[in-house]
Amino acid sequence: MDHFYTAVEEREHPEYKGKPVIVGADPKEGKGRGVVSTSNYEARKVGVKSGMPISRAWKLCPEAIYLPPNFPLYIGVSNEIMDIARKYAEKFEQWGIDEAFLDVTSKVKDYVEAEALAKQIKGEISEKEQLTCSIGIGPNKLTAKIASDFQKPDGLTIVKVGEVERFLEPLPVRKLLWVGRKTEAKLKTLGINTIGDLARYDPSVLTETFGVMGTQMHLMARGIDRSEVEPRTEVKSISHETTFEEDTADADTVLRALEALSETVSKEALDQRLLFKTVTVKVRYENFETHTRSKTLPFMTNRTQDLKKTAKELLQAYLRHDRKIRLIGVRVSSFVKGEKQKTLA
DNA sequence: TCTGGGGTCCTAGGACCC
DNA sequence: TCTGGGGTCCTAGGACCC
Repeated sequence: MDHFYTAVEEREHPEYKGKPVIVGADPKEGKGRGVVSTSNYEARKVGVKSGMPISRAWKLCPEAIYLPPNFPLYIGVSNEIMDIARKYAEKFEQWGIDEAFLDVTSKVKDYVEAEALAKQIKGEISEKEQLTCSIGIGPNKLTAKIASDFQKPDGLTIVKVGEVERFLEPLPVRKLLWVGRKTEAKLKTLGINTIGDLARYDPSVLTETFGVMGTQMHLMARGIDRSEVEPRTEVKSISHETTFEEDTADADTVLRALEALSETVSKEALDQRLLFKTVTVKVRYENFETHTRSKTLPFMTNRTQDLKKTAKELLQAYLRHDRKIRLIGVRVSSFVKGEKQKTLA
């Protein structure tokens, strides 16, 4: 989907159209902490992008409409869109809240038919949801994903089997799936900037430097990706975290927040009929140093009291009067589908 | 510029079991 | 006397995705 959160907000509030809109943390006149989740194209024009500190967005565009994220709304719209798209695919894989892979191998006989299908999907989403999306078509997931990002918004990019390498060659390595900021920087030190540079590089050196990931990257750079479109399996963890308005070393403040997070998390586990065994607490100090500590219980549970008690124990080591805490988080994992859920609750 | 929140997957070391 | 080999599970950290 194109600038999904802000697009949904514009749809719900037509008066926002044509103005810069930013969904993210409260900017607080430039003093807010947190980041931009999504900015619309008017805000992008002046340089406001996803992931940017909200304080910087304020400097670039104080006149923008700033909105807190309305996740229940976005999830609802996302579900409707996924239901539309799913119908067209033989195999379907949701990717985050606003992207999906569709394997349509058995649905179309060539790229002409694939293009027609893509237009049909765009048409149905536009008609039913008044939202635009950008679609990429390719012989594998990697190519389709990069193609989908090639022309935005409202784009449609087709890369046929024989065209993959030529299409990828000039693009920066960062466009490859799994090449993030750190890997990009490492590759740069090897003199690798474009996907073409990577494709021509000695694969044995890549494997030496990056392990399995290096082998994988060299294949991707040559347009080779044999991964399947596969439906997301069950959820593997549930977590909530919060950044304090102000960093604090006050044990009471931190414990109260930890309890609130524990309650939200255990309620969610209960709603999803999941019993958990592992509890993880996350702490970020004011200097951004981040730690996690986890404990696997000798029993399955979904009780708030078990979670609170374990989380508190795990937090103790991090509560130091001389170290201010910026963020805390609580996560549960190691699930089994619960039969005994009701008894425990 | 000063860094959210929800996730997944991988790695490496260590405990423990047979 | 001092140490195999195969396996699973747990913990902590880190990279990446949207």
